Amino acid sequence: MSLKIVTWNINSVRLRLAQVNELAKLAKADILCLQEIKVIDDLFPHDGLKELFPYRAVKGMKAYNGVAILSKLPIIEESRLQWCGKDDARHISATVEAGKAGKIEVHNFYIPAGGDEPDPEINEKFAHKLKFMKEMARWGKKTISPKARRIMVGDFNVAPLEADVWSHKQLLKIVSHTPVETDHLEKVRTTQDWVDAVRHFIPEDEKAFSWWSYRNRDWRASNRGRRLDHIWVTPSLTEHLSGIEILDQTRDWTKPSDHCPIALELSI
DNA sequence: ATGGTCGCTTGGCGA
Repeated sequence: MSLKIVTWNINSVRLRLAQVNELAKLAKADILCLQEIKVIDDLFPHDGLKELFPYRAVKGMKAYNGVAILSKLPIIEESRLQWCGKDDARHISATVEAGKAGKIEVHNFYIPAGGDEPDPEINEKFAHKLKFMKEMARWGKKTISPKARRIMVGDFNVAPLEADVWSHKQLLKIVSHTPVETDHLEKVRTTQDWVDAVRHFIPEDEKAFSWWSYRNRDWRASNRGRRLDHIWVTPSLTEHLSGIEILDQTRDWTKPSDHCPIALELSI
């Protein structure tokens, strides 16, 4: 069977509810992971989503952050982990039952953006971001299991490779692409030998972006993008990877999110 | 070097 998993930083699920359904059909998503839903659990728009996604796991908060996993496949287990001692809705996981293929564990993260100044001594937000990734690496080591079939997605707010930003040189001191951040993210990746699904299909030296600032008037013309959104899979799933799609056409929709979705197809 | 735009919420924060 084919399984399609999509990640998208939606920047308000209530404002873009119609776009979720549009995207779900466009990408033929079986599982859709959202970040920055910006809503408390009680106000999450279940009614507008339940037809396409009968199973939903939500972790929201007021005004900021918030993550959700929408699924056509039954969710048989959920978890919501706290990071850096904060209850700030940056993680949710769901174990789905994928027919004969068995269980797959999906983790959806919204890593802190980190503010503007890339110095943890003077910028608490940047310190928080680094600490968050350190905790992720510890979590990875602690929960590793060679046979586990696990997928990790989300807005990691880090563009790790040179071709993940529009200008490597100009962004080396810009939060999201500094060496200390890319080192931290690489440590998270190696804890479970995660495979970067986008770079599994797209050569490492080919530019690939998932985010363009709202401040660029013509995002496509200037193309000052970054690849902040990621889909990683455990090595046990590598042989099942069958396709990747960066759905940047959504950036041209009316009232777009500043992030575009990424869709991974697996044959399992 | 600076400012540019969003969303949530209603003054200002976070991205």
